[in-house]
This record gives sequence, C-alpha cells and structure tokens, in this order.
Amino acid sequence: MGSMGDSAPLSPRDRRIVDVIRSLGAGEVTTYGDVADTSGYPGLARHVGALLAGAGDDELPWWRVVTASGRLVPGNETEHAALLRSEGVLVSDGRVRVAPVGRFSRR
DNA sequence: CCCCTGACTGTCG
DNA sequence: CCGACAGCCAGGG
Repeated sequence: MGSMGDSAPLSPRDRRIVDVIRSLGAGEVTTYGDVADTSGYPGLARHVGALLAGAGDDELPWWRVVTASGRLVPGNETEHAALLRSEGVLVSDGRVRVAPVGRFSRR
C-alpha cells in the first residue's frame, strides 16, 4: 500500500470543493450552496452533500456545512450539533441559529 | 441512452 | 414557521 496521506483520486471539481470546505475556520458555518458557488460550481449544492457523504472526515470539517435553512445532517444531528456547539455555534432544535462567522453569523 | 437516487434549494399554500 | 412540490445536476445501474 502506498504511504500515508494518499486518498481517492478526486476530480478537479471535487478537489476544488474539498479545498473550499477545508478552508473553513472554527465557528464558521456555511451552506452546501455557498460552498458550491465559492468553489466555482453554482448549482452543485447536492453534489457537495454527496461528496461529504462519501468523504472521510479525517481532514474535512463536514460539520461546518449545513443546508440553506440551517438544518443539520439527517441521522447524525446529535454529533453534528455537538461539534458545532464546541466551536461556539448556537444550535437550536437540530438547526443552526447563529454562528460566530460565516453565512449564519449575525446580520 | 433511460431511469432512479440524493448530507440541496426556492416557491407556494 | 413548516410541509409539500418541482427544479436542478452528477453518479450509478
């Protein structure tokens, strides 16, 4: 087997999306659509979710990405909420209300 | 090439 | 505010 750090051969597009997600800082919450748009692929919000679903969370802060309405990952809301709260994000009823930084920060 | 699925999104009642 | 619906787009069978 190869050395450590080798991951699946992501396409340039997926690579770009992953890069954007990795650039998110603690307490910075954004949306699937925003990630897709920032990556340069508007309209691929669903693809972002599919990518996170199949990617390893070892180096990907998947918890900092939620739906446009603030909904957390279905089936994993408890863990998701815990991770967000540990970064200072206000989560209520399985949904992000306010985050220190990002799309859900105070307006 | 056709059909179905999905960690999405905006609109409508 | 929330559920139902339709639109959108890539991936897999």
